[in-house]
Amino acid sequence: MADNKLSIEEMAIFCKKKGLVYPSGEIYGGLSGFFDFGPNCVEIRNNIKKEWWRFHVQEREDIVGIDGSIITNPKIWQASGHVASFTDVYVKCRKCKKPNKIDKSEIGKARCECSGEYEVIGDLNLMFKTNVGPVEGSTAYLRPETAQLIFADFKLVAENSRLKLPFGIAQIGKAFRNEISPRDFLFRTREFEMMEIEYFVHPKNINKCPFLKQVLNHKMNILSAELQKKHKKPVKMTMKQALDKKIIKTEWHAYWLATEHKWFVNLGAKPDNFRIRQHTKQELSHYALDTWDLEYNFPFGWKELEGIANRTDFDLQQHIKHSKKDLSIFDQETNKKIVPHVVAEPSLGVGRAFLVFMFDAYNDDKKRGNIVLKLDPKLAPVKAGIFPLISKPELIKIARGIYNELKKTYNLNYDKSGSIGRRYARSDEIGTPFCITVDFDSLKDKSVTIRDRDTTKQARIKIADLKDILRKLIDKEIRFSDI
RNA sequence: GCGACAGUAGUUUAGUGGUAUGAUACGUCCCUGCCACGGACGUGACCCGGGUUCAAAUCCCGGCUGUCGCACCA
Repeated sequence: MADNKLSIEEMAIFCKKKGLVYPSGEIYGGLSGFFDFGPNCVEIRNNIKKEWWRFHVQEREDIVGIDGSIITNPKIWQASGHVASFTDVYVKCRKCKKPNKIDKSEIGKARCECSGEYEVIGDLNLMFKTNVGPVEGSTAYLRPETAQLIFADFKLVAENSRLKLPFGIAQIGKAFRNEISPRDFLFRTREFEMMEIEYFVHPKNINKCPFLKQVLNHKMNILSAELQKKHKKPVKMTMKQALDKKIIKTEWHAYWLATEHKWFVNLGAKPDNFRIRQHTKQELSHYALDTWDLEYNFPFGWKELEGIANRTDFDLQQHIKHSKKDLSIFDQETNKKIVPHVVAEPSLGVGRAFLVFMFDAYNDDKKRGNIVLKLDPKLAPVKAGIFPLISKPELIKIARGIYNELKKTYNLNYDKSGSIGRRYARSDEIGTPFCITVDFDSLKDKSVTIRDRDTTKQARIKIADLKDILRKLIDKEIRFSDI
């Protein structure tokens, strides 16, 4: 584990200082498990969502998106099993201290296997309840996950989009869980936003992934259930090796685990801060055949970013049973109606992704004397700072001209106050990748300097070329040293 | 949710039963000729409620929020 890593608390303080994240409603003391996001954070989060959508939906032919509602027909949560657990309470034996869960109606009657009495600790159900319409009693719930809306809308989407198996349905949206004890800043919150895909496959092809080639040479740190049993460390290997050795059992799991890892790494996360870990038999959900988590090396330990479960046809079958609707789709090849299997459901919290990119971007540059947030330009909240070297009208005029032109395309920061060094430092701290400075030579040669955040190196470029060069730098078509 | 500890400007910090020190940040101006220079002025805080007291940010009680440990995370 990295020793010099910022603690999660220090990250929370940094985010507060930079106006990124505040406790929600802080003037009233905040509310545990809820956060508000400030100006630069909303830019970063929007960028994360945009890049996620581009990678998982826009650039693919096999995945389409929906946006389900947060409050929906409560029967959905009955079918999914979420409501049933609403009547569960969490209890602890007064005698042997062993925890258990029992139904509310059993309070006072049920006893522990050691014959001890139970002490009620609290409700186990984590759904937020509300009323629809003004009448009390019309109970509805704030969705505790986004997945069920995809299952409920599955057939409509499949038919309207003329999708053929295998295909996926993606969604980005908020979900709510009344966690007993929110902890670790944005890691566990009561309101959170998820980016999720349910990927559907023909039951006959659950081990046939047409995209497998893309990931065969991709290397990952792998911690199988077997290795955990033997208390061994993760092993780094390619997906091909993992499949050949039957460590990862299905092609789809290998494909999605590697693909999700690649998404993070492509956006600047450090590859070795990730590993994949297989659920042990004990922690496997009743509906899942096999589950692998993509984990990240947080300062408070290796923690789950995405759980990628093979949920089989469990959810669709549940909705077929409860809604009494036929949710099967017609398969041309076999001329039969089938209920597809969900072999993988990459499901990632925006807040957790935000933390990953922040931790991997955060650099305390002792030489410079300030923090340098090395965010990928695509994620950076501000793409460039535009500065007149000093506050003189002739320089301001040129700088404002550049700013007004470029801000049609990019989020920029114009700043004329303080020393140039201070403005560079401020830009470094919120991750602005490039700074453009207008100096007295600009009056004569129609050029400006452009400064690179990561190296502090500068290059002189024509104002006329600025837009094109900035675009190429942000899109990584060229490197700064190529200018 | 239970237990321990804590809560002073955005951040950080001094301090006391008589409303508060400094740093940093931020703003305006001066200075500026490429990496948080310097100067002047300014903005800005005792978590909330109740009690004790002539007087509470300070003592006591409760709450909220946070950190750590336990539990929980279907």
